[in-house]
Amino acid sequence: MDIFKKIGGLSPENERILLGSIKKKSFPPKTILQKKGKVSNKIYIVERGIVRTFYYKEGKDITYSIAAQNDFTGSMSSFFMQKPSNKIVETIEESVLWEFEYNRLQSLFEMNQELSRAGRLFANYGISVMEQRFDDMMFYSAKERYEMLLQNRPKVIQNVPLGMIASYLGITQETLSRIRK
Amino acid sequence: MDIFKKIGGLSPENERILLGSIKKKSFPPKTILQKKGKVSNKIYIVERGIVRTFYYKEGKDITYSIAAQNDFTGSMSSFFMQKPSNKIVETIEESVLWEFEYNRLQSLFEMNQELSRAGRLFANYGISVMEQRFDDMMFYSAKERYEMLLQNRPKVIQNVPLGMIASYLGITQETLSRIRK
DNA sequence: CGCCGAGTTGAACTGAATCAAGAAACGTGG
DNA sequence: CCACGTTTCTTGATTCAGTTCAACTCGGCG
Repeated sequence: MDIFKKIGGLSPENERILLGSIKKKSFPPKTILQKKGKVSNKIYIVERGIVRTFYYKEGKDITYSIAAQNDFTGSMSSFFMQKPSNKIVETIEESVLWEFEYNRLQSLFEMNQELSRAGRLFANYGISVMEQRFDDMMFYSAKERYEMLLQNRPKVIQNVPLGMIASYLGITQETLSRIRK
Repeated sequence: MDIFKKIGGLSPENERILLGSIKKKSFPPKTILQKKGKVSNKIYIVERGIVRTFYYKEGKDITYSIAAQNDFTGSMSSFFMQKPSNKIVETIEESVLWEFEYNRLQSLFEMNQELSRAGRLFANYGISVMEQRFDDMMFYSAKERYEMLLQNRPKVIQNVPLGMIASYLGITQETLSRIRK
């Protein structure tokens, strides 16, 4: 899987071990992968489909993240810190995901030093991704961020309802509708 | 140091090793700790003083983070990913910082499995902190976030110029001035 | 004493939210 | 395969929060 390249490369042997301990699963649309208030014990890589993470604010739902092919998803901080999630994770369309299970991953880390190291590098990479996201949020207008989305992730634009994208960008659906003409 | 409690505890022996390989340093006000465009090879914990991280946008500077006692600071993603920083890090007042040097930290991680593990847990914690920050940004208004700052970090409010706090909250200095009466 | 940086205040302006209505697309069951 | 209902998207009118710009206050300090 391409994704492991990002985190600095595993030996073929350890890549095999890691791949052997994650599961590929298929989910129908609107499957809840993570409930609010529950501790997450799974995170995912998207092979196919789209997964959205969101929370409710004053009745409306606000999109926190949208994951498509090769993206990681799930309630990361709930998973890593084993604390209750404040977000809901749900498939938007029929999706095929690689599932990482918490206890299994932990025992890999305890047993295997190279995998533990990869876990550290992966988390570092995660920090960098989040910081980038934060920077984008502060630096660019909603319009610019919409154009970046259009540029970099056309599949998301095409397959996710406008309102969900709008709240992801931090604007209303009406404003996004106006932006795009 | 309290901070290590957060990351799940080291053995006394390893805590000693870690403490032995970081340096306590004092910096005058307005010292640049990190330049824009340079790869960061140091991160810090604040023992005393205040350190601000910011970038320039259309001539104005925008505060990205404000670190006071016991906070981590520095250009995290530049440090962890060893890529150029898009931000500047600067002391606001005279500050005493614990300095972590990149190569030194890496060799600790390579040599010592428990420290490498702590590094992984720390990065997980970092992801959680960033996610929380992002949640706050999406969930609360500037006014509410100002009140949280006032509640949780009065020292920052008292010692940092209003304009820097305003850009941290994502509003102008004038608006913040109005909020606070 | 007068300057300078920091903070406050006022007035006009602007971009986005809200409210409301209607059009288009979608899918589900008859 | 059509008809109906639901969801999604668009458009318009109004309102409102926050920005901008400009002037002014305040306190410290050479």
